[in-house]
Amino acid sequence: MRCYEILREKGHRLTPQRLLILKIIYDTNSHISAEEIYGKLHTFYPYTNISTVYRTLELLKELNLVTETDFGDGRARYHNADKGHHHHLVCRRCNKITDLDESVLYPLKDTLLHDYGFEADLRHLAISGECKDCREKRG
Amino acid sequence: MRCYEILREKGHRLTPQRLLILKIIYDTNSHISAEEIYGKLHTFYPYTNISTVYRTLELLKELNLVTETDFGDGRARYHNADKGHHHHLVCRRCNKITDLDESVLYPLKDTLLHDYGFEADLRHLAISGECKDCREKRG
DNA sequence: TTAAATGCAAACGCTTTGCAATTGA
DNA sequence: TCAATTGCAAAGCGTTTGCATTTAA
Repeated sequence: MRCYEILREKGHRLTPQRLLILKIIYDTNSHISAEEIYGKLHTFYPYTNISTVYRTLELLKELNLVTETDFGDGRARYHNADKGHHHHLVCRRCNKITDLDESVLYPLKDTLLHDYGFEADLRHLAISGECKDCREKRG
Repeated sequence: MRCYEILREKGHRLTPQRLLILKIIYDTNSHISAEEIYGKLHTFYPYTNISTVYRTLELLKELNLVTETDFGDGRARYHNADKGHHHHLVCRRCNKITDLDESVLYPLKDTLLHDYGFEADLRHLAISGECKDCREKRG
């Protein structure tokens, strides 16, 4: 939990709002949207505003304390960066999200670097498709 | 150019707006946004509206005449589906988009299917990262 | 003739912003 | 003390929708 020190080291203030937003993100194992964070935050501590949530998330992203993932539904989701990177298989039928280990993407990352000179940032990848259950249901 | 027939076969009408939207997409080699389509369309044929563009794109997607790609900038881009699927490396520094051949992703697709039972739809993938030029510039 | 498609205007959902008031260091 | 941060309200953006009018077939 070095997050408070990281904030201060970079000259930022540790406000109650920021403290609670950090807590909520660190307590959440899955990905959480700005509105969901605001919901939890506001329940516990009403002296707060959704724009503060967005501003805090922006800051935490810059400090690499949270990561942002785009699941393609027009809403960003956030995640504690400490918990390591993982990826997501998003089922287009049932919307189930399956976590995918980073290592599955290493071969692709290598190919892109060697063949294209492209350093891929695969921390926030969401791959759309159809999951096992839905495939089996449909025969 | 079977697109007109495909429209009609499925019981849809070929309106001037749809005709021109199709033409614009088929004339565009890169990806194009709804607003850009509307811009070109409106210049040539002012009797038109952005909501028609969106409704037409929705229809063309259903008919698999265009594909939609999310480049992560909060705006969908469209592309003639006939020109084959390709993927994109989006540089986070210079925003340059490099096309990537489908075959590069076959190994990943196989792994996902065999290990996770997940049928990945990799038609519209955009991978973020840093391109060769930007990496070299920064040493 | 008539269901399908359009134009318009208004709303949508998520996110950002300007500004005055508050507050952490 | 005072710059950083907040709350508020309003705007921004891309996109969608309800409804009366027009139109392709």
